[in-house]
Amino acid sequence: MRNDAAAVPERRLDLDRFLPYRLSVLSNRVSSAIARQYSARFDLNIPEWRTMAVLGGTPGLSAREVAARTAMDKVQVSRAVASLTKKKRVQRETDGKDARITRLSLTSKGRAIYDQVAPLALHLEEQFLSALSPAERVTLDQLMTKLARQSSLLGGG
Amino acid sequence: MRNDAAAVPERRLDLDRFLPYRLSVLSNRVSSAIARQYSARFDLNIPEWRTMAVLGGTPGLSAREVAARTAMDKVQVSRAVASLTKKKRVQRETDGKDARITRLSLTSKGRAIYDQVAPLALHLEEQFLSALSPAERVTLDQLMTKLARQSSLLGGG
DNA sequence: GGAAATTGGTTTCATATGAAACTATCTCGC
DNA sequence: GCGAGATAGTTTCATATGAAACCAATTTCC
Repeated sequence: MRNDAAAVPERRLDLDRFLPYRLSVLSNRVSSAIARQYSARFDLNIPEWRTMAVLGGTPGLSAREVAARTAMDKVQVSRAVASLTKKKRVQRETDGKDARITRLSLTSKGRAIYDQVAPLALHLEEQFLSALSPAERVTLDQLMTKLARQSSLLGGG
Repeated sequence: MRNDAAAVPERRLDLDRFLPYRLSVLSNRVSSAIARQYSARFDLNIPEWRTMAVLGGTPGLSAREVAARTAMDKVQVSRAVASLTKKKRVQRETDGKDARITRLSLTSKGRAIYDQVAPLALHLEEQFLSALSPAERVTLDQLMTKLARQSSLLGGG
């Protein structure tokens, strides 16, 4: 095979076909549709909600652990926790063994909100996914897992 | 069938399984990996690059049309165009028929940058997609199309 | 023709964001 | 022990962002 230009099919850049762009648009649409549901109603922004979401499932995490699980940076977590603490939705307790670490958990007030928002979020996710058959959902899950692994390989984020 | 709690399988909220969250993390990783490649090297932020990308493919668009095609809002486009104009990468020309509209296009300097960044972006996309087989790519395309349609139906963004 | 409403685009202002500097605590090597 | 890094978390500062107000040109409707 001759090594000329025709050997590599030149693909034109078309945003509508460009995966990073499509991902970004889809992600923003989904996130903002969901945020719109809970932000005003429950006075929650996205970092706050993510923090509550992980603490709802796993109380006693440190801020660093929350950051790791939510893919937020430590500044975002710090601010979310500060705000949630002020609103009495999250409580902090210094770790017994390491005074640098604060253990975080939902207060009963925070838990009450979590118990309202979590089903709402799941319901909205379900609405999005209703466009897909059960088999397609499984496939989507697999593809996203592969892409996520690839993206961390390539050092994104 | 009795209409009791067991009828609806209660799904717990687990961020790692929650589609909006996964989409957001994946999208951020991909976008920032790509942005890292061109931002410093070509002095371009994401809105600027998106603007150049559509103008490279379709010169003569108005700012409003750029906004529509890139899913950015008009403020973002206005700022990107202002910055790109100052750097002599984009030129503006008032529309002959409607003096509110400015027609935008890449300058030769802008074109030269576009011709470098576009292949780079496609190459990086290819690296992400290399995790998928050709058949999987087609499937991903179809699933994303369905989800995008669903998300606009549900009024996200 | 001209007032009212609409549209394209910019500016303002208040908030969100993240990199880097900082504080406090802990661990390691000696 | 104790000094030199590491680590958890906060604050600072400079920039990015978007809603709403704004300006200018155009279209609509009477």
